[in-house]
Amino acid sequence: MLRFSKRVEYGLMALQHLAKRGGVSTVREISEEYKISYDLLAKILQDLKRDGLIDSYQGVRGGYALMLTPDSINLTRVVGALEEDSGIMDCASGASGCDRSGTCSIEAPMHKLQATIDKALSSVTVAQLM
Amino acid sequence: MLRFSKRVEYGLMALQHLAKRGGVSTVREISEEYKISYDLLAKILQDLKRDGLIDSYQGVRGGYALMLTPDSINLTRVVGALEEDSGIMDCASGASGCDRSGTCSIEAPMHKLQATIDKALSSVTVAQLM
DNA sequence: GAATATAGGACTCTTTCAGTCCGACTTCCT
DNA sequence: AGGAAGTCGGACTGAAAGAGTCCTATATTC
Repeated sequence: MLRFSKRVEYGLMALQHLAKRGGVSTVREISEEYKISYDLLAKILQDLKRDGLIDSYQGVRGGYALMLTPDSINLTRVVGALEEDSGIMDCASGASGCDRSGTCSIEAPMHKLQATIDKALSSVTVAQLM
Repeated sequence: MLRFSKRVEYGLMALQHLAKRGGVSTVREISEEYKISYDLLAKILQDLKRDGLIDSYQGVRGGYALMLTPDSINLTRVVGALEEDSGIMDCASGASGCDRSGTCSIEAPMHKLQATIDKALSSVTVAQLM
């Protein structure tokens, strides 16, 4: 359907928040400000941390903070951290192995379209969300 | 997930086929050549017809044929004919009405990204799939 | 009138997505 | 020391969308 998942949507909101505020914010704080499910947001931030976009501090007075400058975090990175298989079509991303090759010739143009979209995503950074 | 549905994927294959062959092809012919479910493809072609991309001929010796030249059918048009709500996010497409405005500021940049992607889609035509 | 098409409604099955629940571990503060 | 406030992460549930099926009606050609 060519639509971002809620995970990405919430992830962007959280990153935007961290960028705006600077310093450390808790899951609770963000989930309440944006009316996002606490548990769901918690997992999203864990994934962003796992990917090195943000850093975490445990215990009381803990929370999350950006590890990179807002202008060096682009959407490609965020989507990559939050979704398994990105890619417009099966044949447009990695190694194809499509059994329809021979009759179907849309693979090459889809690859190209994928590259164009990736470029569009990578041109948008968290800094622009502030 | 930023991925095309099977409906769009199959629709593009069918259009590519019609463009390559020229003239009239039946659902059966296309579904067998590309190993696509007959019933599913039938509905897809009906939708493409409803949107004026292709024309239909009923009865024996009937089938479907392009109504436009391949280079005048772009992906935006195909996606529009085959999917209900396109749009990268709820707030990125039509009238927003997002209840998070005030705290969330991603709407404007998402609108812009949406426009970029739309442009990318509209730049790819069926002619390029041949 | 039989064969071969499209037209289209209704339905089922599967998968993915969103969200919830729960227990564990870590750290700060008193 | 211990409780409060955090992150960590697995397992589960429910809802919705996606993909695919089934069946009947209608149109056209031979």
